Amino acid sequence: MMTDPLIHLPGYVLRRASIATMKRLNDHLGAFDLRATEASLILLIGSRGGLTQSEAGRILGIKRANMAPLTAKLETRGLLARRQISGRSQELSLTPSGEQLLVDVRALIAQHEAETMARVPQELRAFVMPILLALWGQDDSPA
Amino acid sequence: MMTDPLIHLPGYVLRRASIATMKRLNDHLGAFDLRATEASLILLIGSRGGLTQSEAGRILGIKRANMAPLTAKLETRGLLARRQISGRSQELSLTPSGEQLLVDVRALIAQHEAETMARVPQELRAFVMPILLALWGQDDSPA
DNA sequence: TATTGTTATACTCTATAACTATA
DNA sequence: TATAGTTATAGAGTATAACAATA
Repeated sequence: MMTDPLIHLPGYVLRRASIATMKRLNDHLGAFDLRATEASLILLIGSRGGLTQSEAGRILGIKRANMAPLTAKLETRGLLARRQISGRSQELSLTPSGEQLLVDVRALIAQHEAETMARVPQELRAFVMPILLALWGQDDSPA
Repeated sequence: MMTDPLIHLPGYVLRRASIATMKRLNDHLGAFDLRATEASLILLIGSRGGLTQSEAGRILGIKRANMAPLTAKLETRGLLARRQISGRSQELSLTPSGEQLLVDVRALIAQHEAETMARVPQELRAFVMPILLALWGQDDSPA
């Protein structure tokens, strides 16, 4: 067996944990032909209908320039609607078919999050969110 | 202030934490014109001289096809040497200049890991590694 | 002047397929 | 047959720059 000498580095293990978890999530989301990024936008609009495209980008850490093709793709698929609310801003909302998908995505995510938490020994679970939020910090403005 | 409704999802916060931490690391590594992936390979060879290219890939979760350009680039920069040890395997080692860089990279990583840990409240630090290792799991064979 | 949205573009990392050569 | 290395290629995701239009 090949042991990994980098395994004592928290940043490295954090990255490996994130990659492995994302891989599992994307596998699950494949059933809806969705990527994790797309699902996160659908979840966001689902609980914050009427926000602006750039607001959504700021919250999710996605730049303006990358939000454009993302929303365009979901709009083409009939999941998302864009409505001009001022000369330069547009409001995002889910279409009826987007709302329908939202129900399934929420169930899938709940399942995935439960599986993720289940990997952690029960006596450590209470510390997962505080630790991850601390590691996140709040200094990553997507500018 | 825009609160993020996805903030209660551990998988989402894990991803954001990893992205933020990697961004900080890559900023630091920029001083050596290195990416995190390249630094991880240098660290690996530094503590496991003489392993094979495909062994390194298996440990770091990088596929054979992606290891080739990675080692080629570091070899071109004079940091890494490849030596044929059998007809089909090649052993990786650091050149003298690679060994020299290793010292700096190790110091930089130590600094970065300390900063990362410092973000976590002191009373939770003991749980960081057990939790991250559990979230990682061991089911991500790079094929 | 600052913000919003868009396009174009480039880079990193990852993924598969196909090929050669070797064990 | 399975493994090692390589090449080509494609797809995400992210980054900057530049532009038009608007607040």
